Amino acid sequence: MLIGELATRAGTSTRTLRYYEQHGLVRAERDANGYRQYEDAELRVVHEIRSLLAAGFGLEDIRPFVACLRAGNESGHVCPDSVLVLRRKLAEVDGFIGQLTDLRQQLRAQLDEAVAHRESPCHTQTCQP
Amino acid sequence: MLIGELATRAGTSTRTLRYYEQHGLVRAERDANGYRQYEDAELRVVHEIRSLLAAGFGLEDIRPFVACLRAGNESGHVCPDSVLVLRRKLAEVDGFIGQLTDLRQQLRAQLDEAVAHRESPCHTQTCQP
DNA sequence: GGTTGCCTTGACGCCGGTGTCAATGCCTAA
DNA sequence: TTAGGCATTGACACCGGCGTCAAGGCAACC
Repeated sequence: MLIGELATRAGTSTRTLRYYEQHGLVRAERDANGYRQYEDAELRVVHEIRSLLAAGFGLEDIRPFVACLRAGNESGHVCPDSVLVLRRKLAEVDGFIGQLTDLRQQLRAQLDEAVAHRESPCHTQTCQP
Repeated sequence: MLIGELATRAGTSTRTLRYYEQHGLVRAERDANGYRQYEDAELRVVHEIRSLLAAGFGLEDIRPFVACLRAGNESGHVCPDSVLVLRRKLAEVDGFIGQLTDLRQQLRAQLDEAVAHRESPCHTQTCQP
């Protein structure tokens, strides 16, 4: 399978596949031409990469999942290194959700404040009741 | 007040202040030197910018808040344009929290799956009970 | 042999806020 | 006069996952 076909089948671009290869995530043999020749199994790998990227992982984080797949597992998530990454990401996401929740509170408070201010009869001068 | 002093007082860098000016957020007169000369009120503006940036707003979003401050309001949040931005940001944050919550679910599920897989007695072969 | 289409490597662009370096000018104190 | 500290503008670097263009080689069909 040449790079164009893999790109089409994986729903991505040749540029992207070369980028993954450059970062050691996807493997290719070379024809006498110099053309990349892909095993069918690489399609699975590319799909794994795409879904993990879509989930917010970075390429570095994805490395162990690919290794896990190559080791013959039916899923890339079951290996110890993958689980470590999953745990770490879960913690990150939790932290992020916490931050955003706090931020949400602040935004609500500021909005309410602004609305209250607008309804106040003395918003053009200092209020001294 | 010269740029160095304002930077120190605002807890940021001269580079940053010039960047804000370049984007029309901070104002400065010029000495005969060419040196920037800042009003005291700009300190307030810079603080507003910094806190909004820290909250995740972009410079474009911050513009109306600064305008609101310059219009003489005691807070940058009370003007209609600012409120629009606040509402939009609140919606964005809500959406983001939703996405992250979904992602969290997926991560948990995958972790649980991986753990279950590890505890399974047949993780090196196909299970056919 | 010419056209079309796929392949190759290399390199710049983007986004956004800032660090950092360069080359140069102004001000002040010793 | 000179040193050193602050000012100026301009421009590159970063991060990360690509898009996109350039310049060229290879394959296959007319």
